[in-house]
Amino acid sequence: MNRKPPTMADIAKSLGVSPMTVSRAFKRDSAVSQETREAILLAAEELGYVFDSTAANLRSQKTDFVAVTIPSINNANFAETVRQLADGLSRAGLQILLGYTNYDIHEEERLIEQLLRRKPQAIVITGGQHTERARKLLSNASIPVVETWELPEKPIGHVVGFSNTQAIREMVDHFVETGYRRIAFMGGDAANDTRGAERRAGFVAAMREHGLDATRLISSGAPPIGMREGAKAMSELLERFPDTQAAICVSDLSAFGALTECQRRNVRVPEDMALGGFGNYDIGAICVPPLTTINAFAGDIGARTAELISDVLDGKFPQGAMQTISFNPVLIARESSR
Amino acid sequence: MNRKPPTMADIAKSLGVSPMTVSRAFKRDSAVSQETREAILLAAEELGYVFDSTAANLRSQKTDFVAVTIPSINNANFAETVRQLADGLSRAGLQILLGYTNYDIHEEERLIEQLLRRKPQAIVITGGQHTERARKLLSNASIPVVETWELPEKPIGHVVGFSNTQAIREMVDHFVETGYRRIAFMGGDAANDTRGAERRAGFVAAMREHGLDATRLISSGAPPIGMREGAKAMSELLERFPDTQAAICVSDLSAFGALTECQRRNVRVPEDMALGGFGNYDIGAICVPPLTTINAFAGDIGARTAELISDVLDGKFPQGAMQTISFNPVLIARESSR
DNA sequence: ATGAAAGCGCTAACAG
DNA sequence: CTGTTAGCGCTTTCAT
Repeated sequence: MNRKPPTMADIAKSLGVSPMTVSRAFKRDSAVSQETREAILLAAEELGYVFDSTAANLRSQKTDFVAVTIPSINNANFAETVRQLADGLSRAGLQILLGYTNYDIHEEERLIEQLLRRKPQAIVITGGQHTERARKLLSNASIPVVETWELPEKPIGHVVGFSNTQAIREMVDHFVETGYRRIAFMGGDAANDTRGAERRAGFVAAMREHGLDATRLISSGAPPIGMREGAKAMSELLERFPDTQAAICVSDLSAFGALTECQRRNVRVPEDMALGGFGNYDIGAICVPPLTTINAFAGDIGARTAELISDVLDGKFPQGAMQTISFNPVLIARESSR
Repeated sequence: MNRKPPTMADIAKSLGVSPMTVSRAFKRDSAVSQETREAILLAAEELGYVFDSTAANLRSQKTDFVAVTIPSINNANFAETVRQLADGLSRAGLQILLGYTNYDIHEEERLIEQLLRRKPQAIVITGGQHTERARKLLSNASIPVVETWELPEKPIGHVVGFSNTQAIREMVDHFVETGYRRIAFMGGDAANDTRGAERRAGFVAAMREHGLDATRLISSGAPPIGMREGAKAMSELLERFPDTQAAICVSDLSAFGALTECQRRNVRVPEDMALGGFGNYDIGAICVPPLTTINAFAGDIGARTAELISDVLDGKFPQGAMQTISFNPVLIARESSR
């Protein structure tokens, strides 16, 4: 009954051609006469033939995989990066092999090792903090490596990111210009949330430059930091620093959570408490009042990374010429801050 | 310089053992003496050896892939299903190969074909509506097929889902019991959003059973339906049917969007307008007021699917015995409805 | 516990 | 435009 699935050889036999011709018929541009190709594709469909990538991958010593690691799949920002990345790469005939690290660099190391076994053509990783062994694995892999969402000090290969520190500076500047002085920062306290930690560091540095008190820091614990953590942080902020005028949150999600806590306590936003978020999530644009935030270009990071990988694989850059593409985060001022 | 990457044969040569012994050393339980194994693993690390799955996959005629298709990666519900599925499968040594269909069954067909070329051990697809050719491809693949998130009338293989129709019935019953009569439904009008369409159909059927008017239907267009679409729908609802008492939305996201529109127009929720959502998203639990919703067990669908696949691959069911796992959606009554 | 031989299904390389 | 040969790096199978 359940015979072995047909191979190219079976198709070849049924039509009296060589397997090589069948192979060529499945490639786009290769030299096969139109009628032979059509006959082959028809026979394939009739036999229920399914092309075997595993064999093609082994023989040609290349796959059409691009490995991608993200901290969490449940995050609208990373999801948008992945979506655009997948769309861009599919145009180059490349498919994403996705894994998530759960914000843990040891998990990331395991994941990278596992992904490299699949022989991807390139690997995209989120962030710039990795274990030594992970760095070594990536360096030895002799495929393009792209670090994203940050600007690492010692990049492994290519970079498509932005400065999280600089982004928060812009927001602090905006808040100070708007007239706020007693400003808090919520989140970014977990060492494994490197982007959050940089945002917090950016806050502290910027506040000091303005000669302002940078000690109104509320902890949100380990990532992922969602709406609940934002609400909890606002709760703590109002108790510990009741005279705070504005709170900058590590992301729009926590800012929205903070907003709901204000609504529950009848704290008016922005009159009693101004809010700033990060990431330009949908929710920040639609909630009432809408959130002042930073557009970090999540989608563009994915799109540009896809372009970069296509170009590198096409040999458009000299061997070893690592590219760094840096976005300038843009402040989006909305009604949550005056 | 850039020598060819080392193979098992290289490791074998460097230690004076056979490649077969090296191969065995990389398997867990196989019969290799402790010291030989350690020597091999050490040599591998020193040589910078990376196991080549493509070769192993071809020779053993099996991969450790499970193919998964979801409509969109930017959806917290599907993301949660995928997360739990990935976690469960990784315990069985299986990795997810993810693709998204963008709510298009032709795109789904292309995707399924592409995924099957990778020779996955099983395939999980969202929904029960597929092209004829997709159904054929799946049937011919002779691997376990699991349809999720619905209860298809003619399943292709296994099913892990729930009745979208029944779920909305529960909500209509609740709203009617609470005293609402002039109830609207927003979304679910796009033919390619089968789950949404079933929810809308469930609304119409349930309303009629209660002898109530089921014509307050607002279109939200093609999926994905997010917060913006919810706000727009509420705007339209208030203009077309200003005396509406309650609106049931196709998801929590659109319900939240609707809520924001009410806030902008000073329509009190639930006093002037009650709201119901779907999916038990984080946002519905934390917004003010929190949303009455349906827990559709997004995470559990993933977890149970992982278990099912592990069991089927372990031969725990007789050949051809298709399993159907059905969840009972549970109403979560919150303050957005009285 | 270890080894030798063979081959998975495709395609690179070369020939015509 | 089409065919022949060989082999990608593993693991199955059988032997010791």
